[in-house]
Amino acid sequence: MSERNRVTLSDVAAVAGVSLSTASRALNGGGRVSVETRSHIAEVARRLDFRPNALAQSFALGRSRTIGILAQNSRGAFTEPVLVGAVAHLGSREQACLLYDTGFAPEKLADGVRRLLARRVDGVLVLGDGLGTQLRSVTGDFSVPVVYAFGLTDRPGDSCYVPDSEMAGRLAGEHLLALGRRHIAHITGEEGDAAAIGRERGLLASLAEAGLPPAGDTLAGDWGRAWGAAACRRLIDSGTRFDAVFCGNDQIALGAESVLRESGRHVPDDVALVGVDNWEYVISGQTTRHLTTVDTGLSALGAAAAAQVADGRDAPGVHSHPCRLVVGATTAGLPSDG
Amino acid sequence: MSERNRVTLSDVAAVAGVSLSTASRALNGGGRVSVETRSHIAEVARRLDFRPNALAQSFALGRSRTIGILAQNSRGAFTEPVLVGAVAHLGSREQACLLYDTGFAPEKLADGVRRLLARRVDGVLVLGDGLGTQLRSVTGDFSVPVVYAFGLTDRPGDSCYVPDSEMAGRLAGEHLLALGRRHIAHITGEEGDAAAIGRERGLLASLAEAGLPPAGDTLAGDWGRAWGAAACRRLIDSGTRFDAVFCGNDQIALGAESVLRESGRHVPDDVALVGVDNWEYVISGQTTRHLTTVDTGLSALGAAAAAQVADGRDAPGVHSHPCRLVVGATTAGLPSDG
DNA sequence: CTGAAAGCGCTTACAG
DNA sequence: CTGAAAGCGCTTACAG
Repeated sequence: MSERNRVTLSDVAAVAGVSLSTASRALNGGGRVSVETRSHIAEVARRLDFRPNALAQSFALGRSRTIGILAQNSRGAFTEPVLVGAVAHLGSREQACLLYDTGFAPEKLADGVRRLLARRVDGVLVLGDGLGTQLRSVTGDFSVPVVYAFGLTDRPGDSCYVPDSEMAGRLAGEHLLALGRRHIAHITGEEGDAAAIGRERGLLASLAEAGLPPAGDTLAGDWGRAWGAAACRRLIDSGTRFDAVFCGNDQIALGAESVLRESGRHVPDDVALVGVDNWEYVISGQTTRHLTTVDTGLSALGAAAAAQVADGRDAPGVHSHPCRLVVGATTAGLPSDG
Repeated sequence: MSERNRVTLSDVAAVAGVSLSTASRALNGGGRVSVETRSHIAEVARRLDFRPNALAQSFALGRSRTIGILAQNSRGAFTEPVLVGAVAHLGSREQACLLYDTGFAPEKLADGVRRLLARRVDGVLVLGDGLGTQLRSVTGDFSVPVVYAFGLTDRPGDSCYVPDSEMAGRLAGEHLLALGRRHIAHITGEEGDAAAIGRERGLLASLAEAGLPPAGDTLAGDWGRAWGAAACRRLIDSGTRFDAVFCGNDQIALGAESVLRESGRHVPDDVALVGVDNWEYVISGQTTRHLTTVDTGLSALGAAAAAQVADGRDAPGVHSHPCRLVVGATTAGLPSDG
């Protein structure tokens, strides 16, 4: 296992008593090589602990075994899990990754493209920062596959992976309905935000299928805890009857919860709460969750996008990545009463 | 900027009317080349948009421009920011990274080492999962630099980067003291956990310097919200007088807060709260923070460790990475009364 | 099925 | 200061 173990293919060939080209073919599976020769060479390679020099291979093949990642903002709270999911998947496929962060500066994009080109990357993953900002397509700049994660581009036909916002709203709605809730209110984040709109659509669709109207109008504000509290107060003051609130994210849900508690309402008995993002971290040995939430699956989304760069099994186009309900104390313990 | 733009060093040399070796030397700064020749070649290279083939360079120099990352658990909640910090820093230094996740399986470590060796990585970053588990040193397996992040090894002299737990406790204590709190209680996570111990030591040190005892004994349990609530209830029931609680992490703090509220105590007027981890995500446009917390700086820690692999400016040994107080509503708005 | 040879594009002693 | 040449270790047509 020592670093000094620089056994070369020539060494293997010499020991096996064959030519360099035969050794190469035998080990790479390609070309015609007799079974005996092949197994003999393989045996010698094993015995000598031969490990092909990846640098030489890359050079000869023109493949870097590296994927370039072009990020708008790699340090964003939501970008991180996408990035980690991608890096981890690529690692499992023996692909390194080279990150270039343009930091929302469009003029840096061209430079990033040039750098990745110079590094002869085998593919490019463009990391957006959500549905809010449209990505500029760089597909045409490369002859290798380009995939976009957590963002949509200005070019139809690009491979894009984004969270399924509508599914998020639908999962929350169906869960609350299954628990017997009939008066479901909705507090969300910024007005006009694409994710917020999708989630609302999903929620309303699930309610419509149950033949129910929402409890009051959707309250839109921002994505912070303070807004969640303010909106919940407004909801209470309005006299609207509600036994559940679907919140645009976990922060809003926590803000709403504190107000519900202060107003003497019990969570979840009087009012059930569902958030989005699954921001509660789980530490080993911990089993109980506080907030019921929808996990948008960003890490898996990053992995899926990475798989597409590396293997390209999916058809091109926009892929809505599924999300998942995570049940916690803010809805649990209530059997469905139909 | 097209991919087809395969201008080679030979092209540059030919157009400039010099030999390949002179062109190489001129562009790489090394060797004796007359000023005119050098600038002429540089000019030609620029005009032709020459970009050296990184694969050929790597092969010739034996340097992969890739750092191997050996992670115990790359998907851990705390490992992620460390990983992202490292990947982002490496990217800015034109270093790709190749992740190998051993997933707590020690027998996979040797395989990971072999793979990184075969890829001829220029350095290795070993990513631990906190102070709880000791890392096995692999420094001896490589001739390139090996650095450990978020964990300590079994070999003295290894370069390790870990969060400064004692500083975390001290920052929390000093902040609460500066706000005039004099009866500071402490609820922490698992008994015997290294981070918990360090934080307690820091808290007690700051109290001792102010000539104050802690309010009651440290309550240790687990790292979950439910424990935070239970411990706070116990604290109240014990009749201990307290006007502040330093909590082992943010989950515990949130659990404690809910109990304080239910018991009619105002946060922060009656009881101020400080957590650890800075788990509250901040979304664009959001300014108010709820929880005062200590950010353990894991992302910067990852970057520092990466910088050490790439440049090696620090002395070897254990580096305690500083943390940072983040003030939120659970302590804010209270002027110091001495 | 097997081997001799060229080639991937750069760096770097070594002569001149 | 400059150039001819070898070498990095592998892959892959091309002959035999």
